[in-house]
Amino acid sequence: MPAGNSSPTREEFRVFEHYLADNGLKHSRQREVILQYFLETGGHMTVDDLYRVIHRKHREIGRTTIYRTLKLFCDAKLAESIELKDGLTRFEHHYKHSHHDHMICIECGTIIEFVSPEIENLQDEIADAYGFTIDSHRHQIFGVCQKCDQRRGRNDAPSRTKKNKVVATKAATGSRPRSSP
Amino acid sequence: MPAGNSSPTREEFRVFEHYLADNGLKHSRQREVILQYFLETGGHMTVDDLYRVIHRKHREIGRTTIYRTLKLFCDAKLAESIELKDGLTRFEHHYKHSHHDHMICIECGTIIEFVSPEIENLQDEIADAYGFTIDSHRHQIFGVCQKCDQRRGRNDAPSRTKKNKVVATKAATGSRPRSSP
DNA sequence: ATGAAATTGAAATCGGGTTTCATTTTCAAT
DNA sequence: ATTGAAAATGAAACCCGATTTCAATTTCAT
Repeated sequence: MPAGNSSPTREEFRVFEHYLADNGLKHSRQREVILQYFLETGGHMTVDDLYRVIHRKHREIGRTTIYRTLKLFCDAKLAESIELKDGLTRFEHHYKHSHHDHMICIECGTIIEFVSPEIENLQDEIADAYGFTIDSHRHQIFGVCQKCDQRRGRNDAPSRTKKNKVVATKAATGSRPRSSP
Repeated sequence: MPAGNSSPTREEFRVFEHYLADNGLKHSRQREVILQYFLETGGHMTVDDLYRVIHRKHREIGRTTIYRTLKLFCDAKLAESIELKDGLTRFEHHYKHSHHDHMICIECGTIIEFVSPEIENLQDEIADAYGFTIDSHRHQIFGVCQKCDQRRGRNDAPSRTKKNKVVATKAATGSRPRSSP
C-alpha cells in the first residue's frame, strides 16, 4: 500500500499525466495504481514481480493491463525495458536516471549497474569508423558477484581458479550494488 | 549441395567426430549434412534460415533435428549462439574464430563484427572494481549502417545528422534484410 | 446526462524453442 | 553378417512469455 507520497514521486505522475494528455489517452484507476507500485519498487522488476505485488491488494488488476501499462511507461520515458538471458523483460526506472549498463550475477541474479564514459567513447569511435550511426546499445557482463564468489569459496571444492587482480586501475563510475531475488 | 570440400572444412568435421566420440554420441547422416551446410553458409544463421536451405535438398531432415544439432555444435565449440533483439537465436562459426561483439543495422539487419581490446580491458577493470568475476559478456550496438544511412539520405527528409569519419577497421556481414509486417 | 472512444481482463493466440514418444538408425559385441 | 541396447530422429504436443481479441466497462468532452 502506497507510502507517504514524497514529492519526487509526484513528478513522475505529472509526466505520465502529460503523456496521456498528449496522446489522447485516458487516465484510469489501474494506471495510477500500477505507476504507484512501479515507482515504489526497486528497479529491474518483471511483469510478474509487479503483478504479484499489486495483485495482493488489487485483485481486480490483471496481468494484461500490467503488460500494457509498463509499455506505456516506456513510451512515456518513465521506464526502460532490459532483457537479460532468462527470457524475461525487466523494467527499470528511467525518469531522470542516466544511462548505464549491467553486470549480472549468474548465481544469485543480482544486477549491478555500471557506467563507463571511456567505453562509450570507444564505442562511438568504432561506430564512426564504420560510418555507423548509433541508435542504442546494450552491454551486459555475466559472471559471479563478490558475495557469491566468497560463498562459493567456502562451500565448493577448493580448486576454483580465481584471478584477483584487485588493482582497480580506473574504477567504474557511479552506481550502487543492489540485491534481488 | 555441398561444394568441393576444401581442406579447412575437413578440420571441423574431425573436431565434431571427436566431440561425438568423447561423449558417447553417434554419428548420423543428418548431423553430417547439417554440419556441411552450417559451414558453407555465412555466419549469423537462424535455425529457420538453415532449415529452409537444407530442406530444399533434404526433405527428410526436420527442424527439431536442426535445433538439436546446432546445440551440439555449440557444445563442440564449432558454433556460438547470439541473441539480438528480435527473439531469434543466431549461430555463428566459432571454431578458430576469435571473440568479437556486434553492431546491428536496424534497417537492413546487417551484422557487423567488431573487436576492441581497449573496451575489453576497461570491462575487466570495472569487474575487478566490483570484485566481480566475468564469465561472459555481450556488447551489441544497434543503429543504422552506412549503406542504409546513405539510402535514407536520398529518400527521406534531408535533415539527417551524420558524422562520417570513414576509417573502417574490419567488416563482416551476414543475414538478409527482413520486411516488417 | 450521454455517447463515442479508450480501457480492461479473461481467454485465445502467437512464436520460438523444447519435450515426448513411437520408430528408425547406429555400432559394438558377437 | 547378426543382433540388440543405446542413441537419434521427426511429428506432434507442449512450454511460456508476451500479444491480440473481444465483449463488457470506464472515461470524459460535450
